Amino acid sequence: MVKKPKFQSPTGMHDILPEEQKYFQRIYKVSENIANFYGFKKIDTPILEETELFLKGIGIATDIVGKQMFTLRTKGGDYLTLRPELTAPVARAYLQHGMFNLPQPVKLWYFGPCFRYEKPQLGRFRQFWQLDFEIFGEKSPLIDAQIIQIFYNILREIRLKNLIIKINSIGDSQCRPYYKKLLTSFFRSREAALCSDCKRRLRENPLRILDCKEEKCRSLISRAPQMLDHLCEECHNHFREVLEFLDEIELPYHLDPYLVRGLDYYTKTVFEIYEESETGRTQGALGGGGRYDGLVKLLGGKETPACGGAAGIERIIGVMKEKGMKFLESAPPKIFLAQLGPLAKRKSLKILEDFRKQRILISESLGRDSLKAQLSRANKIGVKYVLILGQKEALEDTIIIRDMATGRQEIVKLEKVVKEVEKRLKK
RNA sequence: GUGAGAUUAGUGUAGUGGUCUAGCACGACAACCUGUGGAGUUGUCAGGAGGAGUUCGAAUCUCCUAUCUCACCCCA
Repeated sequence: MVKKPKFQSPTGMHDILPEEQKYFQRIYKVSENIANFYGFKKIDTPILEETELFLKGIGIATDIVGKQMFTLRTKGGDYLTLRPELTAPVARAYLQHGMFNLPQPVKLWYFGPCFRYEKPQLGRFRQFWQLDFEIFGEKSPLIDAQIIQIFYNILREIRLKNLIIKINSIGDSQCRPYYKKLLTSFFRSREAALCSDCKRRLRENPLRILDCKEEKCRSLISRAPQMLDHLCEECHNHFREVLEFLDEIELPYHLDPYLVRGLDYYTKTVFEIYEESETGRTQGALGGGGRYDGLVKLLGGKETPACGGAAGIERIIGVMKEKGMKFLESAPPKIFLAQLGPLAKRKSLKILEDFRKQRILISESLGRDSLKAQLSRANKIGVKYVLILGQKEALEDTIIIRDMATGRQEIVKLEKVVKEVEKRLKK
């Protein structure tokens, strides 16, 4: 009678079990290749950052900062927070290590866990992995398009087919405050017609009203002023060029004038990528991002244009699983070493080493003494050949090579066994 | 944070107050065969999420807690 385990993983945080690893590895591999191709360098930052970094970077009024951060106080009295996203930490690293002195732009990519205190749901966890690409020090709209292209390519490479890119421009410090005022006064004069959620949004985050799905709000929204019509000249031109570049590389985007994002640092271009689900399950955006020309300065650096994006690994995996995508297991060993008796057992370790030096995968079950059990295990693994080293063979410095398919066995000199196996595997 | 539904061996499930000593399938381990695998047979392992209550009696009804799922909110 085994006791029920007392402990379980915390709410919304999961073990990534061996079966799950191949999904992570696949996404990692694809990302790594694409990162290398586009000249991105890998970076890792601490999981904890000063709380202040996120207050400043993401914005105090955002949901992420307002209610989703895991924050702790150190014995020294500092406030640290489990990072809820990667852009601010990477921007911090860019500054801290003087990367503004490197040839610009600086391109960095990241693969790691983030934390948000939320109610878990489909594709939403308290610990989740993000894939992140950032470019610092380049203001050209070409870069915006390239970031989008990179995420699109990664998802395509993972063989997601029905991708939709939503894109919008939310202006910059020149034009957005004015638009916000315009929008607020538009809705305020019509507040009575809004749903109760939107009445609240009107005070907290008027931009989000644009996202409301309520029927009565929708008709109002369609008559509301749009950011795109109120971009300053610079933002307008920038956005037009981004779209032209996207046309050029033939990415299927969808202009969404109501797309707004939950982090304050975004300026100009914002985008999200969705997968059109066949089963109607929706787990939110697979990825998203945009330009954040103000962030580096906000964190104490020089005026530094930048652009980037992130994708949610678990969400991508969710789609992969929904589509029933299977992977080839990494090639299982084709050789198994079975041993019988103390002398054979002692020689086994050395034999395993000989195979390792030749980079031949070999499996064993040294803990088992019965030959039958070992063969049964070998069979389960599906190896081609079993090397049988019994008492007699160990004494004579020979070993049996058994072909598992035919059952044929051959005795060879122990010192030749690696060569013999190599020969057979080549056939 | 609000609302709804769920939770039975490692996995997938059956069972709607007594017939439950909780059944089945996969699994793991072992024996038949103490130096030869796949099949078979047999055996073993392993479960009511946790706690309280109602009842003569609870896996089954009620409540609390936890977790999962769904919706809101928001986002990756």
